[in-house]
Amino acid sequence: MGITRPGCWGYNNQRRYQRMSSQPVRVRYAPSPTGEPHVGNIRTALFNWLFARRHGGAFIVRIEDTDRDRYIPGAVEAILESLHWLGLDWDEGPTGQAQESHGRHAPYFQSQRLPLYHEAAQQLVSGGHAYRCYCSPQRLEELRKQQAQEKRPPGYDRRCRDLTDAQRREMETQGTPSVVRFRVPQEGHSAVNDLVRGEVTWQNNLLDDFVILKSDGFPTYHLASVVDDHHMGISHVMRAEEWLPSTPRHLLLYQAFGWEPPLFAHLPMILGPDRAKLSKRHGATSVLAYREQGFLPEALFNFLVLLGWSLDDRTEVMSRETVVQHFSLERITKAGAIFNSEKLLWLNGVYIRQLAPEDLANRLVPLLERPASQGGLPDEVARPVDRDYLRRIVPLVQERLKALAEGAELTSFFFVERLEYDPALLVQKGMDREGTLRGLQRVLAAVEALASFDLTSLEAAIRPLVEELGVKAGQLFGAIRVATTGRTAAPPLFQTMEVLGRERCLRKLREAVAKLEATKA
RNA sequence: GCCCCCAUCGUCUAGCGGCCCAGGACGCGGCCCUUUCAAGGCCGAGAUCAGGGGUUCGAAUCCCCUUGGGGGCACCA
Repeated sequence: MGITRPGCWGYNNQRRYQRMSSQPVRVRYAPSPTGEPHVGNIRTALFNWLFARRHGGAFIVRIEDTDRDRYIPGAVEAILESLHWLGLDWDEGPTGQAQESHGRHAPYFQSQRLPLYHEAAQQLVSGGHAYRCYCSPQRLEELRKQQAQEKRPPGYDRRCRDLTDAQRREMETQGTPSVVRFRVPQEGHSAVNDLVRGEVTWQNNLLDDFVILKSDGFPTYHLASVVDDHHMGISHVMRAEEWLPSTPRHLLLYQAFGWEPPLFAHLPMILGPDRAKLSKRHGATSVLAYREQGFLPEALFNFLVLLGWSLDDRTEVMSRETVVQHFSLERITKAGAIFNSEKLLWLNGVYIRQLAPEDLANRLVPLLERPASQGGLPDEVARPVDRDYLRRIVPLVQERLKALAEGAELTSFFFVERLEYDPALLVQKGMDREGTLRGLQRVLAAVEALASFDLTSLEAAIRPLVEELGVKAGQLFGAIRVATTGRTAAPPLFQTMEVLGRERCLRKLREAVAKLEATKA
């Protein structure tokens, strides 16, 4: 051992970290446009963003679109939209306009940086650190199959590693497609001093000669990310733990190029309820889907921060500023975390309650105005929604909302003309039809006689009826509640009536009376 | 099969050798408040700190092994 000290970058990391702490922090979020980013993915972006903001550094977004087969149109937009919605602003990266970028290392789309990778690959080939491989995908496929059969570790068998110049010329003149593979040193080891995990070491001879340039001329992730991270001056690579196994390859690449590697921090993964890596099959995991369901970006932000990081032993609800102020790599957890959607729902409720009613009303509008089939108010309700009316409704439902999407259900009775409900609901426990009918008729008369229709007058007029009718408050109020809202659970009665207004209340009370009369045997 | 990472209540976590027969939060149960539903308040159940060895006067905290879980092993990222 000890032959390849150069491969042991880790031993110097302590010193390097200190030196770099005075260097500018530059971190990146490097998603691949293969679909809408899910919450686990965006959590990585979040931690990078927090680290950049905490240290006054730069947060860079780079699109890793080096796989034409998996490219999904619209994915870049979805990624940027997700970041934007969560308030994760980037200093360099796509502008959001077509395939444009801004920043001193533009472009930030890898598909637009091909010459850079070609040059890098050529440099490695010239230096003997890489070689062209002419093996066909079919042969590699068979190789893997055989290796699996013999229970041997899969990996390239290095057939083309030591081709003679003549053999190579032969393949080239035949026009055999080729890739470029990295010549992994067969001795020594590579080590990284991971900022969250400490030192991790790998034996070089366990790594195979991985592809760095594909036959279509596009680089693989390994090459592209190393080349870009270097050229873009990335100081810290913070990525999910699934990347840890490929770190030795990256280290070896830096070494071959003669570049100083950035510091690495492998973040814990976000797991589904079954403890497996979170993925689509765990349900709606897309960030944008959470927006559709009425989660507040500040709530999701806060929740995601808590998945793998903590401020102390008790602080959970934190403003974005507080998190930025306190964020540190030292307090990142090592173990993966299950995405607990129930806690997210609770936290969302906390944030909803903190909103100024005016603000909540504004956020509710677009959701309420969606078609009923998409979770909006019943289609019979006119759009746009009456803003002034909504503003008065909001305080009554604010503390009952856990997600904005519940708004339609919680407020629909304020808007619909005719309430649909089972008349039997009007009859409260311990009451009968006659008593209820008499009560509602008495209430109707009292409300009709009201000079002013406000909370105080309503209560002053109705509460005394409890005694007059000889029933319990809950019995009378319950009946009125069903009459005016069509349901047994609703916001406080008098406030609800006040907001509903005189006309709506009278009409609904009359309808209730009519319904009861109609059910008379 | 091989390599790597991880391991405190169901879940998210605090704990970085004595303050811990383990604290907070979600969820759950009960009570209070109350015209319903919420919100809020209080109380409670819930972790022999995965198991076993060490080290130490002393271990959830350090070391080793085992077990369990996860990730990776593509001309995908």
